[in-house]
Parts: sequence; structure tokens; C-alpha cells
Amino acid sequence: MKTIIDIARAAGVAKSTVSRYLNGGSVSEETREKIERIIKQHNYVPNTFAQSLKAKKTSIIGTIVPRLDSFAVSQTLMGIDDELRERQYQLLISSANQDMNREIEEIYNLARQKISGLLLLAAQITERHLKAIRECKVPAVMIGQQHSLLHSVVHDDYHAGYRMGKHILDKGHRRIAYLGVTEQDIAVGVKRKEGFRKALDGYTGCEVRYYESGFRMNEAMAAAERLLEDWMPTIVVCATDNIALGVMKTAFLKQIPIPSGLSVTGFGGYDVTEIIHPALTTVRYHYRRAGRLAAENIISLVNREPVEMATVLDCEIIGRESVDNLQGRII
Amino acid sequence: MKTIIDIARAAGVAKSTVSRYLNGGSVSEETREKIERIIKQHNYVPNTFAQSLKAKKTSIIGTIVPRLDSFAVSQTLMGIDDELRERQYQLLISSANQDMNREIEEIYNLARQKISGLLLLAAQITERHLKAIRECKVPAVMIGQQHSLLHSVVHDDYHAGYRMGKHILDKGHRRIAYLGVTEQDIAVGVKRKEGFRKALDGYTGCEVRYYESGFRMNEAMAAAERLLEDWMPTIVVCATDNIALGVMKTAFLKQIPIPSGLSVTGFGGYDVTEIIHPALTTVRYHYRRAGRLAAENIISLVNREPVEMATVLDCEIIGRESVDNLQGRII
DNA sequence: ATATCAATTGGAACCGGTTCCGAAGGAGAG
DNA sequence: CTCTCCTTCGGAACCGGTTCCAATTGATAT
Repeated sequence: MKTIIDIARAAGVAKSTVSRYLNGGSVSEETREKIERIIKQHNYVPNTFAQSLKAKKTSIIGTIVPRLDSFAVSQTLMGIDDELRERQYQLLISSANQDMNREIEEIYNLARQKISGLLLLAAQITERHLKAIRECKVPAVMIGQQHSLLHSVVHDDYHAGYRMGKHILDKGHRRIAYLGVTEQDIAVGVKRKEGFRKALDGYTGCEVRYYESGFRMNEAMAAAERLLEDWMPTIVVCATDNIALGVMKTAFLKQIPIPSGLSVTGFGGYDVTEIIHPALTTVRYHYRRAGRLAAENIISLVNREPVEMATVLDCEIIGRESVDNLQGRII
Repeated sequence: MKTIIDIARAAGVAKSTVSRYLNGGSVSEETREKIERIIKQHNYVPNTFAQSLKAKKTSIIGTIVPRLDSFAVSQTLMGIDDELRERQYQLLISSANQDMNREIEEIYNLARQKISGLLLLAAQITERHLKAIRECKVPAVMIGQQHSLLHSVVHDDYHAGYRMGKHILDKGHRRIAYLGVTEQDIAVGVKRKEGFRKALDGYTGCEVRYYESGFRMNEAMAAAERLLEDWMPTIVVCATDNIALGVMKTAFLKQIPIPSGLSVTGFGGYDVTEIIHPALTTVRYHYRRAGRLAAENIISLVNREPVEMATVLDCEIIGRESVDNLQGRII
């Protein structure tokens, strides 16, 4: 591998001159051309370590994700990748594999690699997260969750819940089950439910019951089992698409036709929701755009430009076949 | 940030001694303890750039993937991550975003970062891939595709096809459509089909027709449309789960009941295939294990240990509801 | 007591860049 | 013609580690 000294020698100049050429310092037209030619000829590429060693930082943005096998995560990553690539930053992905301790570990780990910014996709932000970010003195942007002390790019979960509430009311549903998740997850467990509750607020002649499930399919199926034994609503509004898929599966197994016997909705806009039959009514989130925006914001932070604390992305209802229109029967 | 000199001064030794302590050289018990205490106290961590600069390599394994939003890819990555983490290697993921030029670019790019090994998930291996790997002098392991000049970890696509063929014959199907993909993709386009063909070989009273589709859902739906207008088989064997999902969707839209009106199968063992209704008969591939093995192999290569050129993983049929059993009717 | 040897340690060079500083040379002003 | 000033360039220090080599020390063998 060629070094800057080889180039300098071949060009008959000092290595500081080559360095200056590379970094846009003042170099005469003549030497500029000479160096350029020689660099091409040897196809020389500067050693990134030597550069980073002196500079004490890199152009790497570290991204910690809870897991890799999730539609939301991979879409978001693609958005991040798009933006970073255009802006000449490197993306370093690190999976915490659903383990919060590892999330914290990875923050320190990435800091060791002198990443210049951190993007964090996490379900919860704890004191330990904050401590790690503070200690590492690394600019950070959260995606998907909001926190008063951190910059973030979030989806408008409250409105998503609200719109979903209005949507199913429009469709004539009045016996409603809401299958949510733990309130430890602010975005999914609290905001969506609050928006939903608000939409139904003051609606008389409307019965709503709230249930809770885990995030995984099999937990959702078990929860659906319990729910449907407890009560028979006309619709189950699920806090995520995965939960909705679990409910649908349970309904199929119980020979309950969807949507005529039971309507189901989700949140997320996952690809599969369109593929399955009947297609699932859900809320589309703009993951990819969120990733892009987060990448933009972290770059701004790295360059010490001002960035608003929370960037909120809108989302939209996608009405599909999994919700029956009861309007006719009710009137 | 503390440097090795701070530690050396605080411990009253030379920095070479501290370095020796860190790298397991000969250090007396006494100084060992002293240095250990001081390192903990300052919580010092060596600068990775300075280390890599001298060592001229890293403990990073670069992985190039064609895209991030694929079940197979994310599962494989998780397997790679598991193994690398255990073995103290770092994983650097790079997405080529379905663009082959970018695959090549990324090889050079990763080489610049002095990765010590390369894992490559790609649909095709061209001369340019080989050239890049050769030029960068980086050990590489391919995943999912085989090539005579490169180490690889592959799934046994031929047998997968063969077993699928036998399976549907067992179920009594004799009017069979095979919906494949381009033969540029050796594993998916050629191997699966060959195994399948072999299974049906010599079976009299059996009509098989071969069709081709793209990899994406909407291409699959269009292909299914043409196929079903052309001919009405009892089963469509699809080269991937995604294509199978497209066929199922088309069947639903055409009001053809599955499996009583048409059976469908896929390859891949994607999660969704179990969730949908009816659940899809498919072949389960061990992506995660493939990732792990590839990681193991690349580490061996990095350490100049011998590794067999091709590691082949078995896969298994998962018979589910999307295939009707015609056996009774035929007898 | 002295020669031999292994274990331990410090000093210096090195990895491949960046950056500061001062010198050289040419152009324009007085 | 001389004095500034600006542009261009080389030299040297530095970033934070690793590693080679030589020196020191203490123990063992002779």
C-alpha cells in the first residue's frame, strides 16, 4: 500500500504539500496537477486511521438498533443510509439484540470508535442511556421515542391513535376492544392509546375495553384468545401490525371470518399488511423519511448547527379490507 | 480522554511497559497490579486508531448486503453478529441497495477501512467482484451463492428443490406449474429448479410447465395473472416465498380458494408464511446458522487456518395448509 | 566470586497522516 | 530600487499506540 511519503517523493515535494493538496490548502496550479497525476497513477488512498488519529474523530455515524429483523428498523436504516451516503458519512450499524444492557454497552463501544454522532432506536430511554450519552460526549438523535433531554425524530403516534379512533367510529363500530402494549413504551404503549381514547371521548353508546399484549406474535395470539373469550367486540384495534396479525391468525383458527365476524386494525404500515388476505387496515408510518431526517439532524448537530429538539412526522390511515363497514346496519 | 502516557506517568513506568501489560507481554506481578489499578481508576481505553495504525489491520469484518429489508438478510446478519461478538470481532454492515455497482464500490470502500475479512451476500458474482476482492487482498466468504474461486456458505438449493418436488408428488399433484426466476441467480434460479426437475424426472402422467417471474411481489402477481390465464394447474410451485405470496394474493383476487382451488408453495421459510392464512408450505433455510458459519469461516481465514471451499447447509420442507392433498381423489 | 541467563524495563523508532511555523520568492506600492 | 505582503512550500512536531533493542537486575550454575 502506498503512503503519502511515496507520493511526495514521486512528485518531488514534501509530504506536507501532498497533505495540503488533499485537504484543499494553498497549492500552486503546477504542483496540484503533478500531485493529482501521481496520486491517480499510484492509485493512492489516504490511510483512514492515520487521519482519524490526528483528527480525533471520524465521519462515522453509529446507529444502535434493538434488532435487525423488523420492518420498521430496516426501513429506517435505509433512510439513514441514503442520507449519510449523500453527505459522505459512514454508517455503522450495531444491533443490541433486544437487550437493553447491550444498548448501553454499544454506546460506549461506539464511542471508542470515535463516532462523531449517534442515532438511537430504542423502545425506552432510561437514566443509564442518558448517562452513557453524557459520558461519551457524543451528539445523539433518538428515533421513534421522545425525551425532553435528547434530540429526536418521532412519528405522531398520538394523532395516529386519534385518526384510527375516528376511522373506526366512521365505519360504525361501537363495541371496541383496544389491544395495547406496556406503558413503558411511551410512543407505542401510551401515545397511541391516548390519541385513540381521545377520539372516542364523549361518544355515547360506545363500549370500549382495553387489553394488553406483548409485542410478539405468539403473545398476541394468546392475548387475542383471552380477549375473545372474555368478550366479543365488533373490532379489535391492535397497537402494532404484528399484534394485529396475531389476532387475525387466532380469529382464523377460531373460524371467525374477517371482517364480517370481526374487524381488525394495526399500526405500522408493514409490507405484509398489504399482502395478506384480507388486507389489514393500518396506519402508515414514514420510517424511511424518519431515518433520513434523523441523519440530517445528527449531521447538523455534529457541525454544531442548531436543530429543533423534536421533529415530528405525520402518518396516515390506510383503510383496507379488514374493517367491516357497519354503518348501513346501524342506521 | 486519557492516553497511554497518562497511565504510564501515573504508574511511574514507561509507556512501553503499559503497552506490554495490555498485550500480554512480560510484566512483573507488582507492576501488573499497579497498572491494572490505575487503568481502572482512570478508566482508560486504548485508542483504536493508534492501534490499527501500527497494526495495519483491525478486528472488523465487513459485510455487504444487497438490501436490508429482507428476512433472509436480517436473519443472516443476526447469525453473523452473534458469532462475531462472541469472538471479539466487530461487524460493519454495508448495504448496496440492490445496486451491483455499489457492491463493487463497497468492497473497495471497506478495504480502505482495513477490514480484516469480507462477507458477501450477493445474488450474482461477476468478474468485477472477483477483481475487487483480489485487488484488495482481503479474505472473503460468500453467503448463499457458490463460486469455484471463493469460499462460501450455501444452502442446499438443489435438495430443497428436489424435496419440494417429491413432496407435492406425494400430495398427489400432477398438473404442476413452476414459477421460477432468472437463471442469472444460480442458487435460486438454477439450483432450485434443477432439483425440482430431477424429482419429477421420469414421472409419467405428470404435466409440468415452467414460468418466470421477477423477485418482487407485484412482478409475481403479474406473472401469476398470466400463468393462470394460460393454464390452470393444481399447484404453483414458486421459487421464493415472496413470489408465493404474490400468487396467493392474485388467487384471492380471482376468488380462487387456496388450497381447494389451487395449491401454492414457496421457498425460504419466511416468518410471514406461518402467519398468513392459509399458512404456506415452504422450505425452511437456516439463515441464522449460515451467518454464524460464514462468520466462523471468515475468522479462520483471517487467521490463516484452512477452511473448506464450500460449506453446505441442509434445509427442510415445512408442509402446511396451502397444499391440498389430492391423494384420496386420485386413487 | 564470577560467568551465564532469563525476566523485566526504559528509550527510541515507527505507523501515516495533519498542522504549525518560518523561509523563499514574486508582485505591487512607494 | 527597496520595502511589504501574499502565496507557496519544506521541516518538524504531533496524534497514541506497538515493537525492537539494549540495559538492568536478580538468580543460578560453575
